[in-house]
Amino acid sequence: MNRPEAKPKAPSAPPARRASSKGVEARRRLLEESVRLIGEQGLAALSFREMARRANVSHQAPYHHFTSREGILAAIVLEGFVRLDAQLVSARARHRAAPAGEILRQVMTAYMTFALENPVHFRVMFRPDIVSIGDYPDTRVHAMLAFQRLVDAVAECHPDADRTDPRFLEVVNALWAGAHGVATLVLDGPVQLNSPGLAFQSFVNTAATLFSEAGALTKLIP
Amino acid sequence: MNRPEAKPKAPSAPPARRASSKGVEARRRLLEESVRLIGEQGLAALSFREMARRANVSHQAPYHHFTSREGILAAIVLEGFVRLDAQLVSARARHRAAPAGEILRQVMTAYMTFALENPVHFRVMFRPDIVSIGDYPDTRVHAMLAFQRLVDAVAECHPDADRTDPRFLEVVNALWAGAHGVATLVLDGPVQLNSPGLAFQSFVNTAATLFSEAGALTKLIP
DNA sequence: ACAGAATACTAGACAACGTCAAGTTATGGA
DNA sequence: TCCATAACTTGACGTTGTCTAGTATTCTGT
Repeated sequence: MNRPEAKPKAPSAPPARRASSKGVEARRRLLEESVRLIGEQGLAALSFREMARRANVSHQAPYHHFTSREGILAAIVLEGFVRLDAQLVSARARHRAAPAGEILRQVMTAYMTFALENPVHFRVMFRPDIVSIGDYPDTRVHAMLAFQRLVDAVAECHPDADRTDPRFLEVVNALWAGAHGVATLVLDGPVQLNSPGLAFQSFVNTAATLFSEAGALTKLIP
Repeated sequence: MNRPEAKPKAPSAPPARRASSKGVEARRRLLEESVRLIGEQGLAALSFREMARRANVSHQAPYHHFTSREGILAAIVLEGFVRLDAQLVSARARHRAAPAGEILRQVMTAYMTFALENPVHFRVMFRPDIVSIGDYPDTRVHAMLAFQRLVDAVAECHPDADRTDPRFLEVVNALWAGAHGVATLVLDGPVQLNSPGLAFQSFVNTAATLFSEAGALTKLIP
């Protein structure tokens, strides 16, 4: 299909004139439509031409708003990280008075909940073969911001810990992996195959408790 | 590209006559070539026609060995679960004399190691939008077998636990998620973006220790 | 050893896709 | 009002997955 391997170097070139109101409207509609399309038929079904058909425009109209097929996926990824960060922040704000361990638990729960509520975004966010975050600076910023929320939560459990200690980072990453693994497995893994009667909400609670306790009580952090 | 949504109902129809030796040779070569291709250029680059070109056959030759593009991915998935199961079994066998907690640790480490050593297989194994395991009975069997290895390891830590208790299953799934999350993040996540100096081997050890201890000491299992 | 049948492969066609190129219309700031 | 530019259309090209139809190769029973 003639998809050149050369990266389009991010669509950061700002238009000399601001986009017209009609333009941003169309762009928003196209984005929504593509998320819905992926949700209904899977990632492989996302096609520029199908999007255009659904939006009742020519097959090249989307090409104007997004530099390429990767461009629209990158837009979804950015939206995803912005939403994720917002949910992590709000989860922590809601439990500001709670004990440190409980905050960690709530942040991890928020991560998993985000994934379950935004499956399309979540899946695309972690597919570097489709859209590599490194190529989109603002996306990268929001990804690192979200990660920082988890670092903060762990730091609250271990006020004396040295944030620059490699072991500290390892524990944070391990906890991230725990929440991420639950989300990934529930979304894409054969969980219900192996464990037919599993209730997802209860599962998320159990996992959050297990991981956050391990994180709070770990002796790996000096 | 005319990829119909209708599933080809698995390639389980056994040929009336056994495949010729030349045939299985070609099939094996095509499989290897496709794994290499994915490894080099990513999943999107896997094309029937490119495979054929590399194998110096017509563009329809691969189509004979694999019912469709999904068919070849399904073959990779099957191979992946067979290998994974073998590694889990061997990890446990190697530490049969070890205390129960250590066995759990080793099994989880084996899971993560498998993913890092077989990144192409691992990625395809958990992409139901590309190949849904449920449609391929023998693949399903091997997937459940591999999962059972983890169940056994957890059960060894809690000899009195009731395997049919939902909480037991939840803990097993949570531990699976932990190992799975580490593998997924290291392979596809922006880990090195957020944590530049992270040493993977050390990270895997830390995660395995953290999770297996949590699994061994959890009070969630009655 | 040899005939028949299934396997293994080739060749050509088709629709759909992503993208390039060039042209046309609509919009908003001066 | 003017006009630069955003917003969109039309047409074309090469590549892809898959269907159909045909040819060649290999195995197996007698």
